[in-house]
Amino acid sequence: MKNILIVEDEIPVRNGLRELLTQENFSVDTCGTGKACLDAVKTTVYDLIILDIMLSDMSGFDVCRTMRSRNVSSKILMLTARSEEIDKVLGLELGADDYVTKPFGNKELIARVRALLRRQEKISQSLGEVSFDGMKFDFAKQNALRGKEELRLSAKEFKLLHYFLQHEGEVVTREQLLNDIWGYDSTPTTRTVDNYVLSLRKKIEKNHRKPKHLITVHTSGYKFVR
Amino acid sequence: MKNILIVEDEIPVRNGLRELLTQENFSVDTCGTGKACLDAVKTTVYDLIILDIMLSDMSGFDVCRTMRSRNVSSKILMLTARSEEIDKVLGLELGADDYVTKPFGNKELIARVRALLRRQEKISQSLGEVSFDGMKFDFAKQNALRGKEELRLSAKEFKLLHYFLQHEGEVVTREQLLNDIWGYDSTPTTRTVDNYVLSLRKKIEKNHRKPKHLITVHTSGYKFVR
DNA sequence: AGAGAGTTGTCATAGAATTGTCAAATGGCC
DNA sequence: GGCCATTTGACAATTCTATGACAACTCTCT
Repeated sequence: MKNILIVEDEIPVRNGLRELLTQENFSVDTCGTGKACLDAVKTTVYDLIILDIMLSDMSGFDVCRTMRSRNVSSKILMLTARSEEIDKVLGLELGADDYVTKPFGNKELIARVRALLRRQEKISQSLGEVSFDGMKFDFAKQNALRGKEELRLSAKEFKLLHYFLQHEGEVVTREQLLNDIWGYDSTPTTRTVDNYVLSLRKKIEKNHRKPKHLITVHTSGYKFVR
Repeated sequence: MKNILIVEDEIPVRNGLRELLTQENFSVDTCGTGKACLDAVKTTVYDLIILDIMLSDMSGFDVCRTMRSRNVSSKILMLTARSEEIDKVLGLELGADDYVTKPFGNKELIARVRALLRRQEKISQSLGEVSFDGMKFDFAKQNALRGKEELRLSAKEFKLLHYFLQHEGEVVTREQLLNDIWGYDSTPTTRTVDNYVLSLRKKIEKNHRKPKHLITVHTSGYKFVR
């Protein structure tokens, strides 16, 4: 499910947006000040941030610029009170991805939100990124994040996870894994696979004794589900 | 000078745009049909294409999609007659970079054109000066500062750091480094790279035994993060 | 439901591979 | 020669990988 942060200091607008987006099945957080927003992005990775330009404590422009300078890569959609053209553009200049002028129609807002999220998806797909359950894996760059924290996976763990992701939902046998990841001429014992599955679980599962993603299929092998 | 192509079948609008953009010192070509546009991009590389959605022979959407599928990488700005919200978004979906709804103000159009071209520029521009973690590196002048003190880096150390910066966040293999920095015909041992990384670490890391920037990725190579 | 066989989970540990580090060798250049 | 950047190799330190022993779990059959 996509994660959205709404930054807006007018309570009615904020609640309206929350309701609207929740109905559309997004996971929504809200806050009312620029400072709160900057704090929020420290601990959570949002797919999209809806940012009002007029905030009580600081301008949305500054919030946007600050986030970008801190390498926050979430998509940013600016909300502007209808104003001069220049304002709009400034928003895009400093790293925002799109804007909507108030008052806006719900349909337009939703359409833009979806468009941004879809673009996001496309970009990360083409780069070989995968995310699920609050984690993000980049196989090209070989790095992995749970929220903001780095997950350290070894080369083989990356390979294993990659293999599972390519065979999402399928049951994968130990033989398959040995052949495709370890290579045909290697002779690791059966236990090896299990051990790697174990260590992967310890890293990507919240409770590795009750795996939600790396499921064992008795007498057959393992199966990965998001 | 930046090169712009205007694709618009209404003559008055086309001429208006041409005049406006020429005044702003852009080099402007125009055409009136989708087909003409697709031909034009075969022979000329434009920095930006301004594309009307309503054309007499084919829809601007299709023109846009076709160009993207042929890997035309020019920025594309769509012009839409004020219509349903959905239309706007569709434009971005198929590879356009921005859009303006008619009737538009000249100031807004110019601002958006400049914004797009500047974004373009940023992407292709290489790094001259970089600073992070209280240090500043000037690769053109080949000098480096930590605060007020000079950091003395050798030529190869500069090259190495530069390479890492250009590949920020990615894992870089030793082979890559040997090829790209030492050159294909050189035969330095693997240890060479490690030694250079070591000496770079001693200069740019606060504690070179616990590197924060030049991270080793076991079995793969190194990775630079700010 | 319970026993037994087979399968999987888990841990500790040894061995292999990779990387960090130092100090000395090389070679150009003023 | 003296200086410096560069390269090399030896060795230590670290990390990854594989393995086996045993516990825990599933399944089947009675």
